[in-house]
Amino acid sequence: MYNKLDLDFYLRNDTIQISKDLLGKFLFTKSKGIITGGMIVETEAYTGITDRASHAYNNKKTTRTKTMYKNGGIAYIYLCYGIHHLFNIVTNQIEHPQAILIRAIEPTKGLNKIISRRKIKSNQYNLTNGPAKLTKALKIDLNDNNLCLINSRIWLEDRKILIRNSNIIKTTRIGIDYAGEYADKPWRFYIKDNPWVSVK
DNA sequence: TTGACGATAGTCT
DNA sequence: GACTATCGTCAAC
Repeated sequence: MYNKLDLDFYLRNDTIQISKDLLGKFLFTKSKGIITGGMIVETEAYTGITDRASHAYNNKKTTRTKTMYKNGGIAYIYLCYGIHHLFNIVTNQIEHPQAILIRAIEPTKGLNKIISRRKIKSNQYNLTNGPAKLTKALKIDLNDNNLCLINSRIWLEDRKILIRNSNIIKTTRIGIDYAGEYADKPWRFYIKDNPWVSVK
């Protein structure tokens, strides 16, 4: 039996560190008895009220962003461009609105189901190499917002895969040009040479 | 109540 | 490389 990540993993206050720790961990969802998922290979940290790229910048609190202010260990999902669902993991403790965007996974479980959801004919690298692609592949949508990652249909596991620090690439986040100097922060992390990482 | 907009992806040129 | 699909959210009216 593999170890499901517990609450303490998410409640830490160093979201940058958690973003790195998430590389090599496994994300799964269950739908109608079918489990799909894979290894996380790319993440982005959104570090709270001082981060101009974050929805919670300047302590902004709305019906959408209130999820981020909750205790860590839950899912923050929102709609992007009216079409795409993006999956984030809330970190830190209550009233510390930080989150990590999962940008890409390497699919390992339920591959046939993933392929059929993505309407792709063969097993290709573009199945889950983007934040909206992986939510479609794992059937994550707005209904999963606020879901607890300890005891719901979405969870993470530690399968004892160690990603060495030297194999973690740190670079700038994607699609946040509006964020001023925060657009230059190296808060995107991915596994070096992994073919499932999203393309710039 | 309205309108502008986005932490993207797929298609077309 | 450019174009656009498409809708929940949010701030302003």
